[in-house]
Order: sequence, then C-alpha cells, then structure tokens
Amino acid sequence: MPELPEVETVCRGLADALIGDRFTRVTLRRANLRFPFSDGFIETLTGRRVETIHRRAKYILMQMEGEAALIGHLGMSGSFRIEKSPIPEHPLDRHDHVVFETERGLRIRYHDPRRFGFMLLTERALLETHPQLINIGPEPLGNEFNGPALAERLAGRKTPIKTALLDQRVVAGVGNIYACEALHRSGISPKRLAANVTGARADRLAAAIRQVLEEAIASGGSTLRNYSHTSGELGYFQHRFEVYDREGAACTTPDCNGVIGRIPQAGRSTFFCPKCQR
DNA sequence: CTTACGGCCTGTACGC
DNA sequence: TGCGTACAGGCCGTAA
Repeated sequence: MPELPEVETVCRGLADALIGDRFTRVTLRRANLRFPFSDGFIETLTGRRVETIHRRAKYILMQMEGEAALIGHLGMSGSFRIEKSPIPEHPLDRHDHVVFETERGLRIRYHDPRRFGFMLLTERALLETHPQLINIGPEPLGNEFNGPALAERLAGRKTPIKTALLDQRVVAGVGNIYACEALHRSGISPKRLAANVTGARADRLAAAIRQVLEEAIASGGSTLRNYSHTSGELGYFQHRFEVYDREGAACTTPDCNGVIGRIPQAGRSTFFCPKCQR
C-alpha cells in the first residue's frame, strides 16, 4: 500500500511519538517477515533511546542511541499503530508481528498481513551504503531532482516510462499509483519509451512527480492531524486520484473528454487517459 | 549493464 | 452458501 507519501507520513508520526523515548520491551511474534529478523534484534533495541527517524525512498531509517540503526519497509500491507495505553477494542491480532513498548508508556505495533515488509538491523555508519539503499535514485522532493536529472536517469532505458518510474534506481519512492498520476498530470503516455522522455517532457514529468507527492503528503498530514488517526494508526489516508483505479471514468483534464483506460505493464495495472497522454 | 518474469503472502471482490 | 479466479499501493532472485 504505501508509497513515498504514506511512508513519509508514517515516519513523521513515528518521529513525533518516539524521538527521545526508549524501548523498554521489544516483542517478535514470529521469526520473520519478508526476511528473518536480524540476530540480536531484541537485545540490540531493548533499552535503547530513539535518536532520529527519517525516510529514504520507501524505507524507514531509525537511528538508535549507540551504533545501531534500524531499516524498515512496509512492503504492500505494513502499518504502525501507536497506543498511549492499551485499547480494549484493539487487542493484538495475528498480523501484529512486532510490538515495541517504551519508557513513556507507548505501545507501537507493526501490522502486516502480507508480510512483504521487513525490519533489519544495521550500524548507523553503514546506513548510506547498506545494500538495500546503495542503488536508490534521487529523492524526488530533493533540490537536485529536476527534468535534466530525471532525463539522465532515463537515458538508454528501453522500457516504457511507466515501468521505468517504478525502478527505484531512476527515482526514489514512486510506486504504481503516483507513477500513473504523474504521467497523467504531465500528459505523457505510460507506453512512451523511457529514453524518449527528455527536454520539456522530462521537465514536466519531474515537476508532476514532485507535485503529486507533495500534495499527497499535505493531504495525509492534514487528514491524519499529527499524522495519526485517533486510533493511532499511521499512514493510511485517502487522496483524490485522477486516474488510479478510475477505469471507465471521465478524464479530469479540462476539455479532454477522454475515458480512463487500464492496461497491464510489467505485471501491474497502469491507469491512463489515451486521449490526453501522448 | 539492462530487462522479463516468477515468487513471496494474505485478504477481498467478484462471477458462477 | 461455497468455490474459483483475479487482483492488490513492493521488491527480490534468477535467467537471458
């Protein structure tokens, strides 16, 4: 489920709640998610204070007091819930795989039915060069991300632009929804050869990627208020999509009158307007 | 190096 | 009601 905006919202919510707090108990309710939990996972985190929480692409990076750091990923179905005290209506269920309890009395649970998410321990000095992160492309909300930077990453790529946008080496954090949305907003066909997105088109696409992500983050933050529902669940919020999951509906582009279509690309659904996306 | 594809999991929506 | 199929916001390992 989560793409960059949702992960950003989760990070802010976790940061608001956890920075400066200390884990008093860490419980693993199974031995693995996508990957086995690192050796010493519980021992390394228990008793440690949380110093920083950041996002890189769709990864959650948590630096702990001392030399340890935690790399987390929500996969397709991961979420966190923060509870200030146990809520009777929300007992742990079979998909609550990790539970953190803190000195300030919080209980944070990680819930992930499909278990495509993961949590890995590393050393903070190795965060930048961790195999999971080393090949990730530029952050789309960063100062250095623009049309020329995007075009450079797309050069020589013989896949459709939609498929290329999902490659995290091209640009960090874009997933299926926002790839579709950004292409629609910039009027570019998802089928266009990636290497042919250059010049003004690349400028428009880079700007559109930045815009849709920023709007989604703003929407998430305001919807959740302090980045969490009253239930304490982080990261799930509804943003208005122009094309995603709108097959058969009218295109929202002014004076277009097209109908949103859906095609498979690289095993994923692409939603687009065949009329105004070229 | 890039690209294509199967696989990992569970849950849900839908057609019969 | 049940059963089968398709699909779901991600990414990894392997093969070509």
